[in-house]
Amino acid sequence: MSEEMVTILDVAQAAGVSTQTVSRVLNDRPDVSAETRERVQQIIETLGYSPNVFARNLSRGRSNIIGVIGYGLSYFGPSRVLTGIEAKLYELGFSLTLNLIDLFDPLQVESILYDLLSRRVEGIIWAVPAIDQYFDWLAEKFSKMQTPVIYINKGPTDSDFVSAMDNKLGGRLATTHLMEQGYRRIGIITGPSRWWEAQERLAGWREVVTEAGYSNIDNLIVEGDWNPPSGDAGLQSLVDQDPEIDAVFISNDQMALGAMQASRHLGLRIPDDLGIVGFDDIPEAAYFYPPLTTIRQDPRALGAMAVEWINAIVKARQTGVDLEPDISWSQPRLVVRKSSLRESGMGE
Amino acid sequence: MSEEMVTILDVAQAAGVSTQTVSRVLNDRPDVSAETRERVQQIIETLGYSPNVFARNLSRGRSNIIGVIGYGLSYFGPSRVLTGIEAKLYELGFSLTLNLIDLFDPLQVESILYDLLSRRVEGIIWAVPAIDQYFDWLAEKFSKMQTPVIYINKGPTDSDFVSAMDNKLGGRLATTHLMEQGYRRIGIITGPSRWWEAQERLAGWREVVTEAGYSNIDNLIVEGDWNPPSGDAGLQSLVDQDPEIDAVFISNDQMALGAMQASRHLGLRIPDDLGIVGFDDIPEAAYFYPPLTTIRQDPRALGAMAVEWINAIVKARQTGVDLEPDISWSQPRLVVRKSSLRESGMGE
DNA sequence: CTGTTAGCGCATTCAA
DNA sequence: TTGAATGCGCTAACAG
Repeated sequence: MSEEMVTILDVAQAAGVSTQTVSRVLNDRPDVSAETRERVQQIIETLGYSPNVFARNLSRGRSNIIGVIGYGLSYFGPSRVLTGIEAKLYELGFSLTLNLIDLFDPLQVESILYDLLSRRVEGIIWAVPAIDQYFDWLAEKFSKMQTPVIYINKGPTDSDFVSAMDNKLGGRLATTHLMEQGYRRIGIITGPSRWWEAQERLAGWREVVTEAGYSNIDNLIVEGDWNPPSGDAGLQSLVDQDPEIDAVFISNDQMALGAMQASRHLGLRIPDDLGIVGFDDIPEAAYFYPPLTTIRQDPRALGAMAVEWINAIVKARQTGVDLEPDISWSQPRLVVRKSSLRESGMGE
Repeated sequence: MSEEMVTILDVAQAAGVSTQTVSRVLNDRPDVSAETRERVQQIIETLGYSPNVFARNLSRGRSNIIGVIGYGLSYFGPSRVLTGIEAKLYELGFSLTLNLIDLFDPLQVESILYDLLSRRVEGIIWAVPAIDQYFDWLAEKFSKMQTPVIYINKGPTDSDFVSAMDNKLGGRLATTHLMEQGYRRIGIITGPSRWWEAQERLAGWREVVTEAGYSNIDNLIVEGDWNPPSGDAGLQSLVDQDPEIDAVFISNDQMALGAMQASRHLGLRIPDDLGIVGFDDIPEAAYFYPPLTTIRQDPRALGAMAVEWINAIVKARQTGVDLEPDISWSQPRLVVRKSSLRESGMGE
């Protein structure tokens, strides 16, 4: 801050009133005469006065800040979620401090949490993909902080506030669609098994193929790492493991892209020899060769919902009320393109 | 903040020292006996004390915050830039307030700037793609604020601090490569003409084809909007305008993807009938069909560099020094894949 | 090495 | 409708 910031006192003196009155004008309070208000506003304008947020927060005892802990922005979902979060926070008048982590590094997380505590954030949004085993640790930290937290995309518990995409439903939609298209042996390339989202998508697939009476299910499963090369390698393993395979549900579009390349190597025509459904509906998916059938998420809405919720929690707290933990689900939907339409040929 | 936050006074009393001493311990100052320090730290621990950032900032007269104004995170470049910014800010101990805008809406920007001013940010990073005509307006706002600003990816001036990718060089690299591969009539699908980055990439292409003695250059140019459909449409127009075309430099990978689809429609084989070079090297590019030759940027490094610079500016200011505005360029490089290798066939 | 005094800029009592 | 006094939690400047 530059040394000569104009303060509320400067304004007050210039206007010939007390700092009190200026404060009232600043906070749009009714008990100021129109005339005085006008004059003060003029002075504020000409002096270029801008209220010091720190002083205000200190005095008010509130920060008006929400802390967001996010995961690298390289992935489609997380980056869109953040967009939704930012927009909604702005709309509600909160400001946002952002911290990004790429792995779950307890030391780093601890230091970030310490920071957020010092900053007296009114709420925390945990927008990091859920990987098992660290939530107990986290929950303990959060409970010490006494700061409300909302998690994005993790499984429900009875003590957490969660805003999540129904990934299992997505897995069901994809698999069911392939069955309806007449595919008879549907495999899956899942994401890393430690990821909750991968687990759920897998669970959706598993339900459907089990209901269909599949046997030897394990042969139909291969694990990838979300990136194209693992989709490439994954499809090859899958075909090795079970040569009968005629369709694959792939847990994200990037791996599906890799699998498409593998299928060209293997001489498998899509969708005739092999049906493919991805997950995410990234902007490129419609332009894959062939265009990719996939499950569309709305991560922005997910982010926005999380913000609305934390806002509700914070507001309730101010009146001494504690809301009940719950999970709110967001629904994905199927987007059908060529890669899974057996009736048609390869042409566009 | 919950009502019963423990303060520095609580700690002082519990430790039987003055608040001053506690403050010294907090700030790692040498003039405290090891013994006292130890004791105070114990108390801090057991009481779960966490210093109030607002009080500290108010008293210190500094905020330790950098404001980042970014552009939607959907695009490859901007989202990676932000990642780089966040990481470096964290490393340097700054905290980050983030504001995202999607269009240049003066009212919104004005309100964001007002907010940043109130928050007494020590510097601003303007990470919004440069579109002509708004910089004068911005510069005026910033100069009133007296807050140092660094722009990412805009053209140089002699009054701005800029950290930019050398897009023109990228355009040259792409076009030169196509020439070296023996392509004789190289068109371009550019980004929106108002974008600085699009202009520069176009300029690079233009230089090379001009040096090569091309005529009727205008027929070789089509403008897209960065998205796949415009690449699709763009290639079709290009072939209409100049049937001799045997290669295209496309200003980003997403449009290149669209153009690949168009070339299949048109029966043009890549790279035999048509060479293609994109820009960005998104993760999917290596898995396009065929794999895409492209220009690789390092947006994270760009973001990190911007942060280091603003840090230097801020630090210099504290000692009363004003650094000289300048631009620092970051170099892109060519990544060669199948889509531009005339010697090879379509196979992988 | 430690404590005292003062003030950062604002909002919240309470009086007038 | 307005003003005076007080405190938010911390650090800086000085003294001891």
